[in-house]
Amino acid sequence: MDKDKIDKKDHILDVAERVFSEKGFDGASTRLISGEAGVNMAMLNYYFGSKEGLFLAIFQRKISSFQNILQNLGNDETIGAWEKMEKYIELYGEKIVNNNCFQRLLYQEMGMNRSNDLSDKLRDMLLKNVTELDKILNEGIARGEFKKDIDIPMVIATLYGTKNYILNTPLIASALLRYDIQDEKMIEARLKPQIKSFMKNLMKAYLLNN
Amino acid sequence: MDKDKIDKKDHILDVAERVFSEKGFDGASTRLISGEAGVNMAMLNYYFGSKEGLFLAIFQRKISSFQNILQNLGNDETIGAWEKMEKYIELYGEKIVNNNCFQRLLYQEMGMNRSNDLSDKLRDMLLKNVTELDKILNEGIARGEFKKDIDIPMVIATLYGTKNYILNTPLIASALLRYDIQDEKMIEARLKPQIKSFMKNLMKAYLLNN
DNA sequence: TTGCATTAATCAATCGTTTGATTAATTTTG
DNA sequence: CAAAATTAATCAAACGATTGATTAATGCAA
Repeated sequence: MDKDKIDKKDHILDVAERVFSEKGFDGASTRLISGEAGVNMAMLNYYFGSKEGLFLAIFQRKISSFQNILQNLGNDETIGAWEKMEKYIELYGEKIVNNNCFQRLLYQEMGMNRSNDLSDKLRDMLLKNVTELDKILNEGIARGEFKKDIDIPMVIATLYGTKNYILNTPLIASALLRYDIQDEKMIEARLKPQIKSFMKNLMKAYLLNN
Repeated sequence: MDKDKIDKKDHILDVAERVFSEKGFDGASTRLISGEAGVNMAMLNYYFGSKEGLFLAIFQRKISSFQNILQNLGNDETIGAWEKMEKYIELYGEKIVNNNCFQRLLYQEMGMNRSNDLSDKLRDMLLKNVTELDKILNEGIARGEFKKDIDIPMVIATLYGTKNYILNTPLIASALLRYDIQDEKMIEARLKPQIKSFMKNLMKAYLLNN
């Protein structure tokens, strides 16, 4: 069946996404990935051509869904800039748990700035998400909702940096927050609300005229 | 001479620090490191025992200097909490350029949470730096300088997360800030002042009673 | 000469990939 | 429908290349 084939490819991609995010591209051997996925080693090359092709396929699977999520928000004319900001933070807080492995993998790959097609695509992808936030912030200034001397690029760096710091250093973050952020229940019950709440308060204090 | 030997070891460590930070532990082969350092491959094992030993030596060289930099600040009784916070941001902003490669390497290694001695040591090291910041923030609350409902762990995550985001994704950060943050001159002339200034304003807005 | 530093050569292990063969599924043909 | 032909999926085995590490020989200063 075609369905089984897609499911199997999807399963391989799921496993590979996790293993790559845990071990890095070079650290994750094709033997380990195929072993954990329960498929023969040759299947990786059969389906994805090469290890790099597999790596690329992981990202391509997500890129499309990533693209249009935030775009609607930015173009909404009915709500103010601060409301958009709040909704942006909500969306961004939700995605923390959902794409944990992928986020790790994404920024890990961006870290070592290789000069290949993949890195270029990923950078474009991330910059598109960032652009939406940029629009919201500029709109807020233009409307007089936000202070006019805010540092927009740094705000963006803060928003994503804080999230990445917590996700990418789970042991340190767990020690800081005093609960295990690797535990899915804890993420849902405590981490997500805490991040959202904090980031709203932080942005409120920095962006808004008081 | 003993001096030459130490210099050569130091040179190898410098090169290895850079190569590891660029390629990751698994991606950086001993042949590449020794080649870039201009020494025979066997010298790495001769000096450091193994690849992992070399990796460990990079961190051990820095750990000692890391340790006591911030401790004096925290114990200073003559200045207020907000002043300490400002000085902390100054110190933290300065170190951005100095230990660029090392910072990358450090958080890259923390990212893939291996369970070995090295990761434990690194975690302890980072947590010690974090503890000083924690003390300052608690002191600020106790003194009534800071709002009493601030989220201390998240503030710490923001401070380090923002810095790491910029350092670890240089291409994205350069696109955001509209100047090349890989250029040493730009780091000195623009990035460092901008980060310090922004972070002070951000913290002022969030921490202080208005 | 003695002891440390350095080298080229070599080691076993593992890497990503390819192969040829076999099985399962699908399509075509009579 | 049933048999034959074709395609797709899967496998164990092996490939050459590269890995980290070791060896034995050499260089060299004290």
